[in-house]
Amino acid sequence: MLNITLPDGNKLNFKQKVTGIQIAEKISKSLLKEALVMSVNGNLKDLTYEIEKDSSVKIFTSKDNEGLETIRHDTAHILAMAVQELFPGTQVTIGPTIENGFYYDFSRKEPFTESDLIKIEKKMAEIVDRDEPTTREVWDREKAISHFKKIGEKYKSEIIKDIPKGEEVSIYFHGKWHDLCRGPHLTSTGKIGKNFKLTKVAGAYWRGNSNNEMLQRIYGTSWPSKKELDQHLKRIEEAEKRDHRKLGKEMDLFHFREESPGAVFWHEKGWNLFQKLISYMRNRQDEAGYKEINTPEILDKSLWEKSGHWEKFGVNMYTSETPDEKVFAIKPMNCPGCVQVFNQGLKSYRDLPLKMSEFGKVHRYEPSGALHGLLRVRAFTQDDAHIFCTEDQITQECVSVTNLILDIYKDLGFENIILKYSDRPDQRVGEDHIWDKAESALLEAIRSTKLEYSINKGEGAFYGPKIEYVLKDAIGRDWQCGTLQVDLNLPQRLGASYVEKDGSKKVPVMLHRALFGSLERFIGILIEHYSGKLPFWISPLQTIVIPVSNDFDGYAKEVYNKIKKTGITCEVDLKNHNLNYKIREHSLLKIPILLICGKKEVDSNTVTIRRLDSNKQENMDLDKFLEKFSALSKVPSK
RNA sequence: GCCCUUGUAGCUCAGCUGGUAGAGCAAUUGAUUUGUAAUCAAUAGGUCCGCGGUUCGAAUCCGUGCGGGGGCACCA
Repeated sequence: MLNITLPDGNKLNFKQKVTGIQIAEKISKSLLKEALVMSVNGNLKDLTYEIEKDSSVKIFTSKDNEGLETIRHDTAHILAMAVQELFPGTQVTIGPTIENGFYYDFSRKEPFTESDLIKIEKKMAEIVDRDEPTTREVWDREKAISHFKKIGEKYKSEIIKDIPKGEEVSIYFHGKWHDLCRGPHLTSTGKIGKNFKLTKVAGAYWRGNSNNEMLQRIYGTSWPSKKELDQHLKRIEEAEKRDHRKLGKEMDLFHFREESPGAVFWHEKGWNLFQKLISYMRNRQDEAGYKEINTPEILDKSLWEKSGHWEKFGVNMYTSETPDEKVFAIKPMNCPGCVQVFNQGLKSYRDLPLKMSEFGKVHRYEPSGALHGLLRVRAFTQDDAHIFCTEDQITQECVSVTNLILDIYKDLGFENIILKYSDRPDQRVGEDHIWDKAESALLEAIRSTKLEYSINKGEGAFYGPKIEYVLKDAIGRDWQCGTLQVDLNLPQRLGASYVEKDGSKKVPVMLHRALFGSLERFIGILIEHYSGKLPFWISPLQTIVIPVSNDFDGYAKEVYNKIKKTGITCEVDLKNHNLNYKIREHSLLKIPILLICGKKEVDSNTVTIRRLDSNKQENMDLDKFLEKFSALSKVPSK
């Protein structure tokens, strides 16, 4: 007798060993049809796995994550199968599932092209139609290694060597084709269905190491139904529509050009947005007791040597040589400059905590392949600040930085924040009792928020632990923006000190913090979060006055002039186009408020408001509009 | 940096196997005077990314450089 316990607590009895298929069959016909894989005492197994002892079993369908992942994993196998049928001599390596899909890495001299993908997809469909049964065999390790070597699959034999000693070496067969794999898999190639699509080819290093050979990676996605596949493709399309590079061009915010890859040419409107963010931040930091400073962009190499940047990050630094052959470095970070401001003049414990903020433009020579619109650039402006404090003040300062960050994110429409905490790495500077203090200060700051947080053990900087503030955007993507780091190293290196109560000199603790991180990057995120439809107060061009016809140009100009005086950004559109045309044009450019002026408005000294994405019309006295909207256009402050 | 891919008018793109460029939108001009998402017409607009090569002839083929895109690696 064999007892199988189901997730609902019910037990099934079998006379002898039993497979998942038999269990599913006994539960219901429909489950038999939908069953994909199962777990036996918590371990995922093929449905054909024979259970010999009393066990608890759960059967998964495509509605379960386990089922969906198995579909994707099988699709990856079938991809590899199709590739080897079409392109003999191609070596297979690994093919895991990833978010929304899978990939498979191949080694082959000739590159795969986009048209190959279509061929491969067809072949995959063929394999699905062949509905070849999947079987699993356990091989002797040495046999497996020599087998894969013999058939020219050197990567597979390498993988086997790395399988931990106690583990089985399992080989999966789909018909005649076979692959080393941990499994589990579906019972036959027909089970995956045809709701898959190969999406792209890309290079990828063997084992993720840039010293290794570069393989060819084929990405794909696979779903239980056509509907879900289509929905997924639709989501990708929607995400492309909010791409800040596309919107930035359309909305005339900025552009990039060859002369300075990775550096932004800000246009009038983009710069207006940039300045609004800065002015907002100035208000908030002023209220929070920060003093704004500014330090040179170019500093003598010797400072960077002293700070340690030259040694550690020199490869990413731009340098500049003067006609008299002095070497200066263009700052990749603001901290050394800020410490020098601290160092100027004598500081007392009474001056602490001293919070110095700086909108500092930094340059980092990022690898060319890393550049990506505003999100990864070589020249950017940090909303940086350095807080010099005593050890006892760390906690209080960390809490207040965290509160400020969360508050600012909220003002900008991000309510969903995750925190990441990284503590001491093995290689570090500073005494352990200060690390203790720094770490508990950061943890206390985190706990005070009651937000979700993750701990990255040993991931802190060599000079101190850190918090990273990650926000989720409108379509659920994570963006790491703010950061708070305790620095137990730099003040000492650069000789910072303050006079203690007892007259002795002491090295202050320094906190580095950035709220948005990079203004450029944050603007990119903002654009994507809002699909370009920025909130009124931050929108670079807030209103456009549109006369219904040329007859009302005079009134429209009058309205425009009055609006301009309030500080609302405004244009008047006197072009020879009809009203519909102008509404369409400015709506596409995401102008939040259009003001229509015709006979009715002239007669009553009003304007008609048309808000973006709404065709409701709201008529308002001009004076009332000016009062109401100039208040709304002010940057928020506490 | 590495792999693949790509670079044509202000923008979006067409231009098959080599015969010195084309559309829509935008711009300009004119007509129209419009009440809530594209009025009509005419005109003008191009070192086909740079450099080199093959060829009688190159936007097209080859090499190389630079830039963009998708990944990988990187991200203090």
